[in-house]
Amino acid sequence: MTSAGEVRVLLVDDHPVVRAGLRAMLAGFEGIAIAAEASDGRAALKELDRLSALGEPPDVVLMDLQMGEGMDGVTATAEIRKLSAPPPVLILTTYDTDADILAAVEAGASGYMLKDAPPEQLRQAVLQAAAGGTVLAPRAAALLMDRVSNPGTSLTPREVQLLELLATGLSNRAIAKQLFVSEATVKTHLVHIYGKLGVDNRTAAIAAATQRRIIRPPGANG
Amino acid sequence: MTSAGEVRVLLVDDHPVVRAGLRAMLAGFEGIAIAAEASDGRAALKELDRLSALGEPPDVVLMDLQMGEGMDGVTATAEIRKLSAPPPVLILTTYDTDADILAAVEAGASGYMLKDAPPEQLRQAVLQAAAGGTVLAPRAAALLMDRVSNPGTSLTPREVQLLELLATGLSNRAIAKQLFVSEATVKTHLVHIYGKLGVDNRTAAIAAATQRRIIRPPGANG
DNA sequence: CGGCGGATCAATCAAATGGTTGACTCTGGA
DNA sequence: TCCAGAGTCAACCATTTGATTGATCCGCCG
Repeated sequence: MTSAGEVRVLLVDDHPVVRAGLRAMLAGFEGIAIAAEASDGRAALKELDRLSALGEPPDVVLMDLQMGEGMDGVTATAEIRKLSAPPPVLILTTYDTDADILAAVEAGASGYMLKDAPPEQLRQAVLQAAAGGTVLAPRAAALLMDRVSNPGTSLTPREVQLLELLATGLSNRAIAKQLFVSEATVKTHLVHIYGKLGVDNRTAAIAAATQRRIIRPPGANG
Repeated sequence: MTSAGEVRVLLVDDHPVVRAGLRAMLAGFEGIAIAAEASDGRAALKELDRLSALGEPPDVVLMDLQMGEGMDGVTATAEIRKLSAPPPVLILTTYDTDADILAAVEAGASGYMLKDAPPEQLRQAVLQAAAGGTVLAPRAAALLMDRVSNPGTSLTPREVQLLELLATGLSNRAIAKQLFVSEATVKTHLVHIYGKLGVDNRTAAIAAATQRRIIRPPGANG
């Protein structure tokens, strides 16, 4: 909290509607104020710069992960963390998939909340993050716990690479050619992948991997 | 417009933040008022019932398609259209995939707008829909135009539906069960789909369909 | 050093998928 | 009315994929 007892928030979301909602919601809370808004990561960095120059840096950045255009939330978070005396970044997003959460945490976010959280919970999260605390949505917390307890379940880089080719619609033979290995090798990898993802065919593997954001859906932007 | 010169809107969205945003945004417009809010399709129908009983039905329903729990937007739209003297339903959603657009139009929506639309555009859309007009996002309009001009090239609603199940990783047999048809029928559809998309296997079909935004990548929910 | 896990390959068999042809019904439009 | 297109189903066969087992090579770590 600042000396004035007000937590100043920088909103980053590409949807005008969502920004309006957060603005209305947060402004209605005691002790929280909107410092500025941005519609993508690049703009957020600019705003941060501007506010710092004015000697009024925000106490917390409320950041969406999915951004239609411009710099995405993960990149923006990482960039912000590179600054000197960076403000805590609280992720507020729609999805709670493994890779989203992992990517956010790795980028240096201090919290991960979902947009469907009730207002009061959101308020608490903002205050906690601003105070230097960590705040995680239940799923996010569970995922991180699971990661440290049994790390053997995650895919190897090679397997991820295979999944990416798989998702483009290539056959085993085509994948084998691309990777300069035999078709047998591709099959072996696939079996391992199926086991780790808990599926039993390639389309399900793509679906699962996409869902967990292990891979990016073809033609995805943001 | 009503005799009072006010367009009364029923908001349907499962996210408190989005509802707050729409509320703030619409309430700020001249001639638009919020009649009621609902967090899912079922609740929307109830609200509609209640308002009608009061003799104050809304002039337009602003509906999200993706709803985390409860009745989804497409079903709700279809249900609303079954009522006597149903209000126009304006879809306001995050995605502009063929599948979403087609489903909404088939359900009887009078408009399809995206959440990232600028406020002024949203205002216009609400007024137009309330006045009995049709309002479409650019991509939605283009899709429908394409539909009528060359119906042979584009996928049929049934084929799109199949693609969606395909993308979730289901086998032909599983898809057949879901759709209450035989496996042979599924195969026939798939062959047609492959032909139209210019591919020769299911994973490539998923990739192509995702890329062309015919379907939403698996795992993209509310 | 010894072992473990990742990556590679082979062979085999069962199952699923893909390709083809032909046919029936129904609906909407020329 | 007649036809085109959508949706449905069947039978058949070639190809691909999945499952299993077992093996070699290599780099890293205790």
